[in-house]
Amino acid sequence: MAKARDQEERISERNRRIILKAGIEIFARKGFDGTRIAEIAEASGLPKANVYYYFSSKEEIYRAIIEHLITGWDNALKFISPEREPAEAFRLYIKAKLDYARKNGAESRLFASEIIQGARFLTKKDRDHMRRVTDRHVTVVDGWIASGKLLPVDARHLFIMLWASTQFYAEFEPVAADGLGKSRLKVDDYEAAATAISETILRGILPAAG
Amino acid sequence: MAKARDQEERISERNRRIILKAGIEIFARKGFDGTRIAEIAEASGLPKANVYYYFSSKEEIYRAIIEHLITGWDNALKFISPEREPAEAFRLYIKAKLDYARKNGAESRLFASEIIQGARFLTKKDRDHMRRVTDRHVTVVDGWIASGKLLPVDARHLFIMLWASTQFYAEFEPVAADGLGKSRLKVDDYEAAATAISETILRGILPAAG
DNA sequence: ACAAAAGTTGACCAAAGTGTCAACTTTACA
DNA sequence: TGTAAAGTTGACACTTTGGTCAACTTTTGT
Repeated sequence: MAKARDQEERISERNRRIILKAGIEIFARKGFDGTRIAEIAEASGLPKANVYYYFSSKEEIYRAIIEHLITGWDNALKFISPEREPAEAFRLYIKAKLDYARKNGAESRLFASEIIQGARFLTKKDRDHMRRVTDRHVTVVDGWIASGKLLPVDARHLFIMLWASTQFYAEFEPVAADGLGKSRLKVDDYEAAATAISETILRGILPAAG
Repeated sequence: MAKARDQEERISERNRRIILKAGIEIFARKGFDGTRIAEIAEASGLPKANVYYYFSSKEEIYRAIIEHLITGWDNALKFISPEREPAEAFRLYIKAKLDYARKNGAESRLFASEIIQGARFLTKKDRDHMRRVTDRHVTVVDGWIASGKLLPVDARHLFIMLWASTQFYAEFEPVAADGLGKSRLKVDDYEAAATAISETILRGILPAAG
């Protein structure tokens, strides 16, 4: 029965997962200070005191969520690789970023709010990691520029353009929906976004006849 | 002395202005729920109870700030005009957006936070206004496309790209600074951003030899 | 079957924060 | 100069919220 037990999620793992999932939704909507532990408890189907059995404080729940988001922060960057042609690399990157934004709206908004308000829960280690990852991929892009595969463009500003354009749809959904004349964004809105962003930015950075 | 009095700002106007200015800085950093009236009072140099003399509630201060921000929301769009050539229009637009972002960082972050958390303080009227203004400028861009002055691009997604790319620097300053390998963004970072965004996006949307 | 460990929970407490108010001071006006 | 209006403010009331705890129940392991 030990094997069955190992396969079944333990009570503590299940409850921690439920609490974090509820926390993501509510912190995304209401921010750290606007969120009540009682709300997280209610959404988790647990008594409030029980939440404190699994997490020592509200801040610990929030930090656990932030660390979880950081681990996946650079997933899409794997496409920016010297083994690929830049056109394909950027298309895949833009698509992956938009897919993440569409599928993880609450996470996107939570992380965005955290940054906008000063990134007070990001540690120096987090930021150093993000900086190193960025530097590594800037180097790949600079290599493409040096070999003539890309027009001369500031790679750092290019990445900012790409991050901003792709994250906007999930983060600023009310304005994105209004801007697109829609009440709510759907899969084809994200696909149209991938097309518009890819075509516009790729034409802007690839040599002619690219 | 009536004339002198008219010229001098009345006590109530001065205090309301000071309270709103303090409110912008603190709401931007801490969000609506994370901000304490006592903090706004202290930053204003007024006793807390006095803040309630001028504004009936914390929410009234916040709403007044949001309405103020809405009135200037579309200032930069004036450059998107049929009287201009698209290349010039977009360059001016991008520059104006970046200038606003650089000079009004706190306002940008406050407004961004508001949208990300669901735009709960924006009224239907506000959103209808923003939608109408956007529609009008989408029509101008569609006209340029129809006349061959622009490549076929979805104007709505193009505006989203432009908004996202230009606002990012002020809104996500910690990540923008890290991405640029800087500790803090300066005027020349914004100028480099204007160059990168203009060159990349304009090459992406203007017919060849543009 | 029993004991230990893990999990649950209603009630509670201390601190924080919004907002109020009566009494006062300052300004404006006739 | 005197009065009315505007502005100021320390103390307070009330509500909310993060977090605690003792006592209980359930699960796990021997």
